[in-house]
Amino acid sequence: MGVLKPTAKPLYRQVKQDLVKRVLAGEWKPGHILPSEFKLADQYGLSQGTIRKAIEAMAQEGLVTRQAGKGTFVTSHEGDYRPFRFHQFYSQDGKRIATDETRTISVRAHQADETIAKALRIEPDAPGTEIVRLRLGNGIPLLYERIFLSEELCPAAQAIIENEKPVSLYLFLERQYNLLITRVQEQLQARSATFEEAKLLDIDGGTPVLEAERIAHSLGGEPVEWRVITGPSKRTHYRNIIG
Amino acid sequence: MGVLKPTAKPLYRQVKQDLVKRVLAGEWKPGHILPSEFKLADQYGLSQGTIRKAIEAMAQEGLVTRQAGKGTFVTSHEGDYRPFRFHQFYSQDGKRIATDETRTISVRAHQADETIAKALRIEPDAPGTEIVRLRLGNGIPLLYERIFLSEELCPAAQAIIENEKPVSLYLFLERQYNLLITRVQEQLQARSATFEEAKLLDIDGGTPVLEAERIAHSLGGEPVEWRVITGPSKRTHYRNIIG
DNA sequence: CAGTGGTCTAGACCACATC
DNA sequence: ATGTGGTCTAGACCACTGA
Repeated sequence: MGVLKPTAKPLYRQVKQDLVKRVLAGEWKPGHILPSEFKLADQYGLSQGTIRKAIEAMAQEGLVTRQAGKGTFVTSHEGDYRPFRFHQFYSQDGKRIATDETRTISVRAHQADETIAKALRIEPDAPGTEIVRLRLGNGIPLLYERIFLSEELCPAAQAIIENEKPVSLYLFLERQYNLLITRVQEQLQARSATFEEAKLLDIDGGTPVLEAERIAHSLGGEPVEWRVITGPSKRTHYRNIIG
Repeated sequence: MGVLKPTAKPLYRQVKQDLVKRVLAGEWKPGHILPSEFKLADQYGLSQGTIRKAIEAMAQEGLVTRQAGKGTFVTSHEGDYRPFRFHQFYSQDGKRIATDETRTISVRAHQADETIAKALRIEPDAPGTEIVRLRLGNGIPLLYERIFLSEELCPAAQAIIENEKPVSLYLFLERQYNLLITRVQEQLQARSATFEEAKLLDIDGGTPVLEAERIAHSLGGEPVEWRVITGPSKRTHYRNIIG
């Protein structure tokens, strides 16, 4: 069906690229099932093994999830699918910081500053929505989050968020804008708490905090969300495994 | 050759497991070539495709490196193979902190404290070697490192390190003890600089620093090295990509 | 029961390395 | 010229799912 160049690059990569494009176009929405390997093999005029390699590569990257006996599904933040995939912050007792205890401080229209504009590849002063919230554990504030979403990619986010108060932001982006977050990039540093952070986190001004500046990318590789997360020393830490 | 249970678990996983064991046993040392897929297929009495899947899984985990037309090689820190695999620290200008500018402060016999003992699964007060060193960039101290190696896994490390002054510690572990580091686990937090750190990093006492506590594991999954890395705020940061 | 993904085989051609 | 890994095909059997 799709015209594939015979010698350009491996067929399974071309198939993978095309399937990703079709997922992005919304042909199969998150949580929905893809055609079987044999049906896709018919569509592309290739053998089932080649299709399998393409799908396995997508599964590897987390774009789809495979279940023997059932089928291949577009990954969704819906349901219980890897809810903590991007959460590397832990409270000092070694538990992952849960998302259920969240207190939203403010949701307001805001313009991108230079840092945000560069991160999201938009114009400085471009309009958007800023969300400030706290993550708590047993009533104690553990993390301070400041989030920016551009008006261009997430129109009317402010109104919708204020209205619906979504629990999971990434689930909200997926449902509302068909933006599936598949990759986040974080840059961490230590610094002293700002006045606002100190007040909200109930710590002394100047206390060392761990700051993570995050850029979240959608399935298409587009930067969608800018976020800064700060956690006070002695109450939170960050874990990472390499290799 | 090797007796494989027919219905236990996928053959390619059994083959992978056995090949890993053989690499660990030193049958092929880091940097050396493995037999070709066809030769291994003969050895195991399986088809080349099954061997390929086993080797691809190992390559995925970084245990071996494949080169078309040449062969499959046991991963080594030797040569130019991914030298910065475990280095997530960057200087503030966005450059990765190089390993070439290193100043060793001290190498001495030391006993494991409770933290180290727990991390390396050894007895408290077990003997070992402690290394303290600085990473510099253009002469400016960027990172402070304190490293512990147990005497059990790395006998006589102190004498050898003082004598040979190895550039790369992981390369040293590989050459001296056949311990190939393939996985590191880091736990980050912000805190104030200690007196010693402040002095060596040339910062004011109490300045916020980013601390990474690292446990490095060998190919066999054994914890080998305990290390704490600290970098001063504004001079260094840490990068991480998830997904 | 039929359909799915998971595994395994056996063969083929290619581009690239080495000699 | 030969051997290597990289790709692709076509067929097979299995375990699991769901109607």
